Amino acid sequence: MYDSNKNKVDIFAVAKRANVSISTVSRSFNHPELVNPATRKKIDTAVRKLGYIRNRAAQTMHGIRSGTIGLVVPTIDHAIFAEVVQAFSDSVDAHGFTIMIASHGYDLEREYAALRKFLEHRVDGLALIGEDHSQETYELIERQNIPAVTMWNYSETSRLSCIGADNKMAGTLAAQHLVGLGHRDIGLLFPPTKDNDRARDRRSGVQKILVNAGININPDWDVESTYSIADAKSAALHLLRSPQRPSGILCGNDVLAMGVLYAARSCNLDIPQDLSVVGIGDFKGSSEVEPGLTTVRLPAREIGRLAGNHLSQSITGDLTNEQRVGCDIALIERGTCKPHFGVS
Amino acid sequence: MYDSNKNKVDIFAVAKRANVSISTVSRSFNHPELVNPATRKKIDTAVRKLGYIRNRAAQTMHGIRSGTIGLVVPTIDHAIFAEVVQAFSDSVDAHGFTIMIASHGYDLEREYAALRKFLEHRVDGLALIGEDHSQETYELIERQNIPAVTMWNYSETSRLSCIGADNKMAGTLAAQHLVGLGHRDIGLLFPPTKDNDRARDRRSGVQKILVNAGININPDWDVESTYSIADAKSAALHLLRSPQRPSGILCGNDVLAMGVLYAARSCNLDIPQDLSVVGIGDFKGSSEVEPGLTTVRLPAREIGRLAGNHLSQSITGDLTNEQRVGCDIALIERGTCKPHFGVS
DNA sequence: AATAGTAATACAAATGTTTTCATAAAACCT
DNA sequence: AGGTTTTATGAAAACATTTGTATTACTATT
Repeated sequence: MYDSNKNKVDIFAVAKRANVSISTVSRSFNHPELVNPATRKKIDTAVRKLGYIRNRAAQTMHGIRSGTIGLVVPTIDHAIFAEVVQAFSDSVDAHGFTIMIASHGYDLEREYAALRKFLEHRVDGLALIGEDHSQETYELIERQNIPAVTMWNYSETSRLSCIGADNKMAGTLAAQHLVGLGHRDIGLLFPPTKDNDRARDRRSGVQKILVNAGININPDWDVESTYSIADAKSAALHLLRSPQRPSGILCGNDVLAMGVLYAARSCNLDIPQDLSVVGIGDFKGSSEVEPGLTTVRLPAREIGRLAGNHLSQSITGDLTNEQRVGCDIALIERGTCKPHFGVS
Repeated sequence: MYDSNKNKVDIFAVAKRANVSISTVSRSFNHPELVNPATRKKIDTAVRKLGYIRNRAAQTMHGIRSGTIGLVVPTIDHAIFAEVVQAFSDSVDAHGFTIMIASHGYDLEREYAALRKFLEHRVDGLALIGEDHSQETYELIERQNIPAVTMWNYSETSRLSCIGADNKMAGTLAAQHLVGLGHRDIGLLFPPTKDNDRARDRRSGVQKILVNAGININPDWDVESTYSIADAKSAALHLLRSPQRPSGILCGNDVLAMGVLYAARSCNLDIPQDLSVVGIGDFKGSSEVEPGLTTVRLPAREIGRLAGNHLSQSITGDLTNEQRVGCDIALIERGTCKPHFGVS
């Protein structure tokens, strides 16, 4: 047992052990070139022996950066954000920052609460997903003097710096593909669009194309599912078992599309022979599933990486102006769609 | 533009605006029962008007807890840990803690570095995955006076508190199932076991059963793959295309098993008719894939939740002794295995 | 009416650092 | 050898809080 009282290892303990003043110890960390190599060595050994670890809380009080970045995502659980989060994390890590993370489960009140907590910890920067945030949240962020960035969605008119893809365009590309192949009996499997601008944008992109093509959607074929394979599969099963079924389904993202693929298999429908499916996202596994999922690729890793870089540089002052970066997206044709020139 | 100089909103600003001393303001936060309701109200309005946010860094310097927990995982990217992390996060969040997260990509040096950073931030507790850590890491943790917990693996002799499953038993169950069904030509698809006790334990559980059953493994059928569907699929393809192939494959986890499933499909092998597959993990999607994956269920959410609770309570002092919790695991029979009574 | 007790607030010290300024010692230059 | 830099170090103030103690103003009790 270490005696927690006596054993208080602070900068004083180090100074004492090395026979120097605390200022010298501090300097030896922050401006090593100003202290005599011999002294530095003494200090180093003292640090080593005592197992001293600097206290960033104390540093932070001098206006020195805390070295932390707050990241709030709807959920960590799914493939959806795991990839962006990983890339973002790697990127800010390379700049020496530590991440504080929280998930809000698509509840914007909880998002606000998480941000407040981060600010109490004096994070140096903030990162969020998408553009749907409460008014309070926006005001809170704008009142602080720290950079913030939103990931995953691109918009010319975003209130904060954003790095992401044009989700409306993603919907457009997906729909164009299916319509271009001759499908007119089209089903939609989308997540709830409340407080989720990405889903809303994608849907509106889809709708635009369908309207243009004079296709209107059978309400029975317009189904909703949360971002879960289980949910999506059961929603899709319901859709596919109905007496009439669409020849193609557009999905709000790849997780939902996987649900459709599995549902189709369990109904003994062949894909793409009996049903065409398009996803959005191109997550891990989408290209490996059989047949490979035709989807609109959103560059998750790139978005995370760019956002991390942008935020880090905004913090260190290497970058001052806010930015809006749109990442390229593209339809990836794989094996889940085929031309359809049906009875109509 | 807010004038960042003048506009410094600290406890003094609040005190001034509310016409009280800073001690009263502080007390109004920390011991509200000691301050006059009327005064409290004045302070509240001042706080609101100024948008004051408490500085936890300054609090932390008084031995007051930082309210943060450090979590290091090998990777956030995969289904593998996303679920544990989410459950852990929800759980400690309910106790009011904020998570600092880092991933090390199976590099134990990076793990050590991440832990050091966390300690500089004076986290109140630490959570890691599994038992494979560098000697330095263990020493670092033990020298601090904060609780630590490892997740995902259970062992009676763990050096730190652990909450997880018996991975050797998981391997045993998986192998027993396949052997029990009469399979003797068995392939293995496992991740590298270096610095990964979970994988190693599972493998050793498998091996024990195989040895007992007098089965020895064709070296060609013993393949390695990282935790990636793409990798796993290509490794499995290689295996399945060889002139002779096993009648069943045991996989280190469900991600690898999914790779096998997809590979089989692409070779036009029917599962379970032509090939039986067993996974370990029971991740999201494992029950939805067609046919449903037979696997050993590890209760990821439960592990995360319990670990979060345990750690939180250890920090708040509601729980003092360290603990070793083994979560139940079980083989879940679904559709990827069938009895095999072959030529031998 | 004097005293004791209590409630509410303020003052000041303490927390672990960094940094400015001052000072001492060493090195350099004629 | 004396003055001037340069180098190395220390003392003390500053950072934004919390908390123990002191102070003030009431209220209750005799």
